[in-house]
Amino acid sequence: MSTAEGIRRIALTPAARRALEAAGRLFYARGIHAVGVDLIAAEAGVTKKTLYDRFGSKEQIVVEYLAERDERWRTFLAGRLDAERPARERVLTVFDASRAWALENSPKGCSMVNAHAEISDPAHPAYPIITGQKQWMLDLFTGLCADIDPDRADRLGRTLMLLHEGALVAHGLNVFADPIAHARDEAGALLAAAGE
Amino acid sequence: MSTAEGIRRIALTPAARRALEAAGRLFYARGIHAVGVDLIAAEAGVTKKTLYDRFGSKEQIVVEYLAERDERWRTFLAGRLDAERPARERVLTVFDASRAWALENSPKGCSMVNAHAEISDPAHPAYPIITGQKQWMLDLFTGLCADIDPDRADRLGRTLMLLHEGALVAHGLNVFADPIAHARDEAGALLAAAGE
DNA sequence: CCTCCACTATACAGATCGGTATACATTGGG
DNA sequence: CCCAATGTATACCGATCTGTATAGTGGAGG
Repeated sequence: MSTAEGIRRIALTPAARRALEAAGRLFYARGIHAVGVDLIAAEAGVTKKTLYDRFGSKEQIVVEYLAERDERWRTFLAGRLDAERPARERVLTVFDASRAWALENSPKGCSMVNAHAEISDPAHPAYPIITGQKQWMLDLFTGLCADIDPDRADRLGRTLMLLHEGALVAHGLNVFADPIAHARDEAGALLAAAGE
Repeated sequence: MSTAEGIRRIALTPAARRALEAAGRLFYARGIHAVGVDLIAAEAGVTKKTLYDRFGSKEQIVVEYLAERDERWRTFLAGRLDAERPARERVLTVFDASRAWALENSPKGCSMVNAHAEISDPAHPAYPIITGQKQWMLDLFTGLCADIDPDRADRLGRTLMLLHEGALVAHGLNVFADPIAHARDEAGALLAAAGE
């Protein structure tokens, strides 16, 4: 349900939680390779010994960072998606949730996309988290569209996916004002014309 | 016209050209911070002395990498955009060009977006190249839409921008097959309904 | 009391980072 | 013919990288 793979297995002690919080903040803001473990330790008020006792390697910290962010986003979205509402409305809710999430968590765009810029190797343990989230979002859109216009669900779902991803990028690069709201409106127009 | 700022000023001697080619290939594939100058020098068959004689710093190599890639893309696109054709068709040509470019140059998505994941500081000399290209693309789409439906040019241009950016991301992350062709078709459908 | 556990503190290893210095070879143009 | 530009080769700098080793502290539970 939540994170596709059973990747998270580390018990987060208080110090480990602080470290993961600091690592996530730094990774997102500066990039993964630009942040060293010494900086993470210092920023979290934790020694490197503790870091390596809890996580074992920097790579594992990266994995935990992405897995937690993925899980948080899915939980955040699930908490706003009311299964009772019609599918058309739920699609708009996805964009609304994305907008709210981006405003307070993602000034620099999607963390998965940004991580993918630095982690190209498909054998990297964090890779399935990245592609998994995108696949999950596509399936979500397509599934909602199946309730609106079953014949065009695949096509509609993919278009919503592109609008959504494009909006996240445009948001991160400040291409124009409030692109996620714009994407929401376009999604609404698209769905208004569908399923009639 | 070509690159917005007058950033490029280095005369590219043969060794410098080889170095820039290697640097670009490595930066794109592995990420900017993950590639050291020693590796660039070795891969290009050039000494570090030559690198620093030509470029002065790693940062400048990064700037040249992005400036050249930006310039190449604009030239590539300009060579395919026939000013004689109607605007609707030219929009589709942009997507066709983007698809062809991505297939042979960008298996990992947009190099500007990927660079932005590692260069967050707006004061970085490469920053205006990144945002400049996105702004240029938005203006291009909006300008074309002004010839189709002047009243909705801004809105249409932004939507095309989102579809295009989303397609590049989806292409880089392999979310589904041939997303840029899908975006092209959706752009066509969008414009068919406009300006009537 | 005693053991386990999470944690701190510090020092260090080996490699790599961006960048510089010295010395020498090759080349083309005035 | 000389000179400047371009290049190679190699050694080095201090800083930082991931990761490890040693030693010790404080609290919770049986």
